[in-house]
Amino acid sequence: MSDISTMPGHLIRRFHQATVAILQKEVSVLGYDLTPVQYAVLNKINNNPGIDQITLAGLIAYDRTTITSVVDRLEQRGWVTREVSNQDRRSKVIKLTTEGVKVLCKVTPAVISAQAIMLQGLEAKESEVFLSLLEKATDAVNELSRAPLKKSKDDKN
Amino acid sequence: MSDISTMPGHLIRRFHQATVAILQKEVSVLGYDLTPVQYAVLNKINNNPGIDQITLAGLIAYDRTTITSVVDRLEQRGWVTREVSNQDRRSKVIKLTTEGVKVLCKVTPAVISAQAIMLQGLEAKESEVFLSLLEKATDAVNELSRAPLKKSKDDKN
DNA sequence: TAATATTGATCAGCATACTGATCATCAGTA
DNA sequence: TACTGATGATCAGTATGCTGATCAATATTA
Repeated sequence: MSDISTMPGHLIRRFHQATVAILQKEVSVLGYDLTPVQYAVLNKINNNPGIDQITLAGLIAYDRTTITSVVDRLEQRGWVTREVSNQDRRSKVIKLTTEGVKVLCKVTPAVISAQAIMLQGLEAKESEVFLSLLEKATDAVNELSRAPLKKSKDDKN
Repeated sequence: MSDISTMPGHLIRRFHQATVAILQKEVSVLGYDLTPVQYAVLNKINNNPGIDQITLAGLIAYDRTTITSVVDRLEQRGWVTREVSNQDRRSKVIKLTTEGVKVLCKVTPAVISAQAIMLQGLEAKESEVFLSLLEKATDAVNELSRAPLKKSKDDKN
């Protein structure tokens, strides 16, 4: 019979689930409580100050409505500011606060070390191959995602 | 500066996000509305009729409380039944209804074809390598997950 | 046996993710 | 300029996924 346990999709989900837990744990060791998407948002705003929410969502491949609520909470925490753009009064410009920059800097080393832990089961050479294939596979299904990655020339990374 | 876009964790999330969308779409083409976890639950119950919820959660590597609410909804839809066990009055025995079995059979081909779509960017040989490394990496971080996979000798797959 | 620890299930509460809708604003065109 | 369509943002509603707690029933052990 068909067994869920052997299906690629199930494996991907399990791995993803573990990577989330790993990141949260590494960050919490430093005394912070930050979800992956929250870090992604802080990281991308820092590299693209004054970006609007929709463009931000595209750059990190998240759903628009998700990012709206994530930014809500980051604003409540005092880590980002959000104000109507002068150029386009529909859009809202997001910037990190001083506190937001501080949190980002403090937390980034933990996020980086978490990446290594995620791949702890693979040899260096294997990690290389795995990441290369993962990227290839991901790019190939990008447009099938609910929130495709939208690269921008303006993205400062 | 550190860029979220290049981090393994971010790639994994993007790929996972796409695989979920792919599965949902393939299933919806058949006229069904089924989430990945709902399919996983139906699949595993079918292969292990009379299983209790906690054991089920372990076999598919999901959080206990998540499975409780998932089973809630499947019960509301009339696809599973849940009753107190005779052996252990704490635990509840889950079984598929006739309708539940029917849905599972109808939907399984779509789930299987979705797996191929997920890997459409890779050659056959690459898929093999990728899945092998993915499994190795996943197993290595299993215990770091919030909901580690708990294999069972009784699991009929 | 009585006390203790463990376990299956659930609940409250929170943060993603998503669908589909609405609203205000802007851009392009007749 | 008035109209039309596209876009940024938000909202209502639903389903995961998680933390931490509680409760009842079972297992273990003193």
